Amino acid sequence: MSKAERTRQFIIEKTAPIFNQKGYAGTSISDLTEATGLTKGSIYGNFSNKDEVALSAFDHNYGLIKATIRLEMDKVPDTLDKLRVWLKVFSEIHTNEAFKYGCPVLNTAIESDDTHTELRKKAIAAINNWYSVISEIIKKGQEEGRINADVNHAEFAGAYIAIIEGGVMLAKVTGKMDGLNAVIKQAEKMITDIAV
Amino acid sequence: MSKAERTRQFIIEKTAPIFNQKGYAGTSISDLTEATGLTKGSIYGNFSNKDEVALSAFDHNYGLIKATIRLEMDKVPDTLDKLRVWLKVFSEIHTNEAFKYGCPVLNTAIESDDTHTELRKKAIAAINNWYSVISEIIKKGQEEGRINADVNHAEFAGAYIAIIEGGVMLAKVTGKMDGLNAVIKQAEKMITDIAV
DNA sequence: AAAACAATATACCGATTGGTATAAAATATA
DNA sequence: TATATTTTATACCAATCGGTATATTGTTTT
Repeated sequence: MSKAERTRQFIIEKTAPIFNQKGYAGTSISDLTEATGLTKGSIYGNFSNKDEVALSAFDHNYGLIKATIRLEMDKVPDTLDKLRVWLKVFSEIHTNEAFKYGCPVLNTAIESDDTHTELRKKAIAAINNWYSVISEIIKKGQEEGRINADVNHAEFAGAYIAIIEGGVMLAKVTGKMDGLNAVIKQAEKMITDIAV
Repeated sequence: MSKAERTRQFIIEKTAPIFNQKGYAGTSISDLTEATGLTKGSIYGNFSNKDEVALSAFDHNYGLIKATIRLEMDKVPDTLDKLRVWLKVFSEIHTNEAFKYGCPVLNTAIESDDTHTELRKKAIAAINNWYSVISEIIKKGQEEGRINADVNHAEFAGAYIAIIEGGVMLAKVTGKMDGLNAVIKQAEKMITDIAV
């Protein structure tokens, strides 16, 4: 790892939380220099522009969550329990550092949908990946005879993702866990409802 | 209505969609002068600062949706159908002008939760109001014997609001209706599940 | 250690930011 | 219609915006 590669990584790690907190439009270059202790020259020596930092920051924020999900997913062998991993991880929203300023997928989706094509693409890709992971679990569950054969993967995934992200919004904006707890309860019911 | 009052209303109507599209941080004063055809002097003659325009714009955007919900709500006498009103209104997200740039409650909640106290308060108030409207419908349904007596109002409301707003996010960011349609189907099931 | 190279800091660029003072214009009152 | 008052346009403010050219520093390689 060269000096530049290390500095680039350092910048991403220090600024990624800021982009998640303030959003793309709300984050300035001076925010980045303050957070890193570096100067503009250093930032622009490692990134061509603000966009490139923001896109890298999203990848970093999303990567943190994806890694957390993967880790928990490998811990539970049961197919239905694998669906519950998201509920466990997102229920720790107020203590998990990766969610300190909310879910980066949700935040980026909301800000970028009518403004920033590249960020929007990354948000869509993250959601599509989420869809396919859920779909694969459902398929496996159906093969195992644990999940009803008539369950539509994509439909379940859409509703499941929606209710979780909606719960994150409620938890973040209110600062209370009531809404997200209700969401988790309902999502649990969604799982038992599709179980054989 | 004085000239100033008319101009103030004109500014709000013309700029409210922009705040919903670009967000608070992403909207500049020059965006406001361009959208209205007025000058800075006129904007600042009717509002003390950008914050005041933004807060008024939110009230306007939220008011449009609340009025739409109320209108549809009065059309259906049946208690369970009243719960379905949100599904009907939000399913028209890609044609209804009030949702052109997404749900203002969701957009404002996501942007403001870690940045703008006043906007955040307004988003919370809107959500609390939504909670209480749902709660009242559930209570009435329970009195009528149409809804199970053991249903927790707040829990249902939380899950219901979450899944709808999550569906809006999916619809807006992907530009497709698949996710929101899955949400509507699941939300319909939530209603039939609590019905006696 | 010297030379070659890569990385960072400084200083600057024009444009735009939110906001204000004041003068001109339009409206409301008499 | 004349006057008082409100409303809008012009011109300006310092500060900050994203970005760049260049000089200086730090790191490798020979």
